[in-house]
Amino acid sequence: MAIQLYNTLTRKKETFVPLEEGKVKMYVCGPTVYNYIHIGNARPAIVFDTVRRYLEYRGYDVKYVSNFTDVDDKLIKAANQLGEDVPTLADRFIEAYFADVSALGCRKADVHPRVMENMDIIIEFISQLIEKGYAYESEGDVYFRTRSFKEYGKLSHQSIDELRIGARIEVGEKKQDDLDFALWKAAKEGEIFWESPWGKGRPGWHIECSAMAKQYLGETIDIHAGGQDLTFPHHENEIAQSEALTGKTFARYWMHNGYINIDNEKMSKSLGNFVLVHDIIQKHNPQVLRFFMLSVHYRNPINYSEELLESTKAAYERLTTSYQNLKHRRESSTNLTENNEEWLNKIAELHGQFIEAMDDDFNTAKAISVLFDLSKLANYYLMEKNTAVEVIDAFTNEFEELFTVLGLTLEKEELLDEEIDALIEKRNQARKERNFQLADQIRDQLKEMNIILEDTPQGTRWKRG
RNA sequence: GGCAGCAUAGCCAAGUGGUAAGGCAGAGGUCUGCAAAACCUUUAUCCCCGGUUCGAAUCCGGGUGCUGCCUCCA
Repeated sequence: MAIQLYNTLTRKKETFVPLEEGKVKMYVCGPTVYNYIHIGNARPAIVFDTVRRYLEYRGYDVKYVSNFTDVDDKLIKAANQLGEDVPTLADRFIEAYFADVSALGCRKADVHPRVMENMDIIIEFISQLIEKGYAYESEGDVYFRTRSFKEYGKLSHQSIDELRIGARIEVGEKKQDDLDFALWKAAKEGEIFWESPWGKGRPGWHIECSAMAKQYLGETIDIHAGGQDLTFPHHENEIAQSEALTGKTFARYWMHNGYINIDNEKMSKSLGNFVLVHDIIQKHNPQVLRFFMLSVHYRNPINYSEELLESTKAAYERLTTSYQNLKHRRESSTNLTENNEEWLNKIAELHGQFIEAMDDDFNTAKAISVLFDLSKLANYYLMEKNTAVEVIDAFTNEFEELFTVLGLTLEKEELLDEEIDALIEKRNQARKERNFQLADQIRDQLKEMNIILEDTPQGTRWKRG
């Protein structure tokens, strides 16, 4: 069974077949680094990190590229307000981006190209578009001649004429046609600039991705991904630029993740309901946020609220508790082989269900439900009088493997310090003597130290509260 | 005006033709010295109307409500 994925270009689920066998070239549009990222930025980071992990898990060699937009209007504005220069500001928030996103379990891309560091290839790209007649210079700006690209609108499924009707596009006198978009913008007084054949200026927004994708992945890539809002105009424009230049398919599969709402409202600046990852992870386990994002299919909208995150936390802990309990039980397990096969088969069956779910357009919501089934099965096994190391290990390995695919971590067992150890020992002694008052007192004492005790037939186990 | 998407239990959320996964919350029970964890039981004719079909949450038509894109935006 092969991986199926939904392609925005065809509006259908398709069997994923990379251009080159066993290899995947993947480009994900990254953030504009003028602030800390909000949870709307976090969703594609998490979703496509998971896609990448899964592709690798299924044996593909994935080259993953994700850019930083580090020069644009928003950066210039923010830098002015803060009295900083643009590169300094960008550096600062790129660092913050890595901190946030790594807390959320996202691995670094193979390449994180920045606009500032790729100015030559961007200028070269624009020059070639002009040579080919797809772009023209006008008073220091350069525009793409949208109508010259016949297939314009194929991604967002809009015809040029429809776009015109609804267009509220600013009619710049510099443009030859309303639909043309900027490849290069002449610098205004005091703005950061680069030298170019058209004078001092900076790139337009869309050109960077075309140029850098080509530079780091080649003319045709397998998967191009980003938020749904990028479909038009950003990705549409990328296709126009790239395919006009090379005459080849730019990206074979387009993936777009759905939006995030906050308390059932659109997250927007005017509503002031921006939620920064930076702030959430002060209060909540970042893993819970990742789990939350993955508990909904990536193409569906997702609503964020504190309450939902709280209930997600309970759900997440159900899994980790189950895993910890398995670990605890291992010590008292034996080499018993009776019925082992039966349990191992059930685990294997769930494993298959997980793969099936992920193969189907990365259905992480369904995959997570398999994790709960695994947890249920494990808890059930733990009710057995005697347990086998082999089965316990099969369970814990399965947990670890599937969690890793989703980029989730299972906390490692920590060592208790001697003082706490002694208290647990003292309490068990008290329980033996049926001095429950003292036992409860010690349990309360440990609870204040954030240690929660659970008595089982196999001895007392503990966890952090 | 154009183009899309969504509507499943108190809440979140899978499921695209065969009589509704999973989680959270609630109720009752088992286990426990008491707890905790866990387990068991319990809570939905899938927005409305019509059609196709032996059979539809799932396909078709109509309606209602909500949302997004068409303008910087993940």
